[in-house]
Amino acid sequence: MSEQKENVQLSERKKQILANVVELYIKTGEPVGSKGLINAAGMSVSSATVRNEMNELDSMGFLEQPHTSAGRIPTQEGYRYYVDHLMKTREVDELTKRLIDAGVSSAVGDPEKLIAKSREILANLTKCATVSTAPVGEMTLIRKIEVVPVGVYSVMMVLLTSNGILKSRLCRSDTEITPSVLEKFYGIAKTFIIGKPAVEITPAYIQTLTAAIEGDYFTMLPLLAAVSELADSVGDSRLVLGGSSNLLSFKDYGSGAVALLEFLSKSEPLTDVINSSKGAFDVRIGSENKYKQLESSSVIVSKYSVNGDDTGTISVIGPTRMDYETIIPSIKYMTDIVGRLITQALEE
Amino acid sequence: MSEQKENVQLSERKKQILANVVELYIKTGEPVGSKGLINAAGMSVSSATVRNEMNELDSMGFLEQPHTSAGRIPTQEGYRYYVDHLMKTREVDELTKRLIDAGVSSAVGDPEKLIAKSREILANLTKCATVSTAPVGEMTLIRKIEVVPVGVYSVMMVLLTSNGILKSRLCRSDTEITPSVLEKFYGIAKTFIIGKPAVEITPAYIQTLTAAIEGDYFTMLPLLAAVSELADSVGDSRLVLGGSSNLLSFKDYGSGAVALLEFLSKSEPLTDVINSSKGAFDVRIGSENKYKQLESSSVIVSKYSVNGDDTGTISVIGPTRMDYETIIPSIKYMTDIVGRLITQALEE
DNA sequence: ATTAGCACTCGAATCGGCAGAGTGCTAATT
DNA sequence: AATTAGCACTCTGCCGATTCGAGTGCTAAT
Repeated sequence: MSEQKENVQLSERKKQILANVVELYIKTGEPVGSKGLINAAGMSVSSATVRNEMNELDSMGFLEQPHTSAGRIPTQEGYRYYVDHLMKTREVDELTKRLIDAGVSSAVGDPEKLIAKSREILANLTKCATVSTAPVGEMTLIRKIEVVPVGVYSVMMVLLTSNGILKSRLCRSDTEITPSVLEKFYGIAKTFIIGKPAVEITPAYIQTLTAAIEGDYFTMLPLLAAVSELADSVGDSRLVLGGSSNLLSFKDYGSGAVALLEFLSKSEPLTDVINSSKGAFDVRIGSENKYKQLESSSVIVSKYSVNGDDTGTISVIGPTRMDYETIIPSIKYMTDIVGRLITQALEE
Repeated sequence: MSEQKENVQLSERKKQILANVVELYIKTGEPVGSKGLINAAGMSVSSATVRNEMNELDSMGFLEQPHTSAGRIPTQEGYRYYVDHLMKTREVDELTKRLIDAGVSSAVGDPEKLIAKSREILANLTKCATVSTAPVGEMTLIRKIEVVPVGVYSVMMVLLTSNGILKSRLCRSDTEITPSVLEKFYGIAKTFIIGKPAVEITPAYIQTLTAAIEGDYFTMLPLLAAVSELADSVGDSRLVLGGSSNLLSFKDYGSGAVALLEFLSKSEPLTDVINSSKGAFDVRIGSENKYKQLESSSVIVSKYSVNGDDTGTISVIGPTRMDYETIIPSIKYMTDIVGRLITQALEE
């Protein structure tokens, strides 16, 4: 709607004003007026001057007024400029650091628990919703398959990946699962499945196996089908949402909160939201998210790396009016520590 | 506050009126007036008569008025009387039955999936929140322990119970976990742990074991600690909440919905709520639940039995103004089918 | 370039009045 | 004795008018 926001050069004072409007609005939730801005930011110019500047920021597209005679609030572009250029990228707060360290310490050693814990901590810290995904990537390998007999016709199939993720499923066959059946299955698994990337163990791949198997493969089929299902669910990347009820306390959403929670509770679109982030760290503000349900929310996605390769994510979802300046360092610190601890836990 | 509600005998007409008020109020959410009641229920008496009867039901404590000149709404005792004596206990609706059957069919054979699915289906069907617990009881035994090497110092410990519940945890030791360590561990497990009820495998019990172990048990400790932790988490009964965002759509809760969701998101009190239900089927209305956060909600807890002994639960939580008449048959049908399917899946 | 001053706009809160739904009571009816 | 018609009464929700205050944009002076 206005000129190139990216390359535009703002005067020092405009930057200062924009930053202060954003920060004050984040703090109070009320539109910021010229008068209020001056004494909150301790500026030594008159309100008229500020009004002039604000007016220009307005027509540049960084600020807007909810109605003619109200203060200003940041537009989506305003937040964007703030996050990109104005925000102080400070270190994580000492207290926060302590809280995170103490919180994860109870879960060191177990990736799954660790991730759950990190979600919980971050939800409490940010008062937003958090989403975590397990560390699954293209190179996540099937490390081990274990078949635990449960009955004559059924077994518990357990699959362990190179990232310490374990998936299991009860599997029932029409025919008796004898030790020799199991032995044959282990043979097949060892040759064709163990060590392969989980993403490659598709139903189609299982199909090709049946040709390679000598003798009757009917007895193998239920077992192999279970394996492919499990391998597939590894790729599900185990997305979990937490703290969503936090979002209800933000007056920003008004009655739209219901629709938002509804949206977040479905895992397919949420997966898409998380996966469409670029790079190791990504802040997406308002309609930068392609889903209209998120148009007044921001999503911060931060990736953690395990052994430098496979990656999971920890994300924070909240209103565009979220406290970027403290949330961003927190989530960065959290992903860093989670990545390191999981790597360490999986160390040979 | 008024005379003995339990033993009180209501005239046929009073019963009819109470039932109709409850049902109409459940349907519309609006206080029910004498006029509206007559033409909704097709009664052939005048509104004045109905008013007189309502007045008496009012002073008996079954109905109340939100304000002097409004229609009547049921009190908690009104709902109670309705559920106990007036409600038609009809069979589950044919369509619902189909939906449930179709829904669970995709998860037959895997208890965990089945339970998750049942939660989801029931949440959609009832538009309320649902809670499920896994089938864990006093007699849930440790069936098998599997130790999968992950690295030199770490293993994935997998524990399978007699109910098909599988729990796992990464476990890291300070000392090298050699095959001989594992062999020794399996020996201990076989003798002292396998076949025992999960609830008995406490840290204290592990303590007593260390005395029984010959040679250095330091290498065993991390492994045994992991086992006890897993056994303990079996008793956690794996409570999961679903469909909580459904509750937001009920205007009944108004702004209290936030607090309710907050309450439900914490698992300790929720566990308590579920566990304090008596018998195989229990409806608790409003303040019959001891938590004040539930004073305008009803909780329906239904137990399913696996092999007749261990039991898990499926529950529905919603406003006191919920559609008992259709929800109750649905949840009963659901628990019945879930119990049967799990029993079948675990059959020898 | 900055600022003081002023007219103007718009939302939020307050208030009275009005319409409607529903009640309880009384007196008439069956 | 039970039912009903009729009526006065009460309370809520809604509409419109009014006021109040915060904040703006513009103009003219510094």
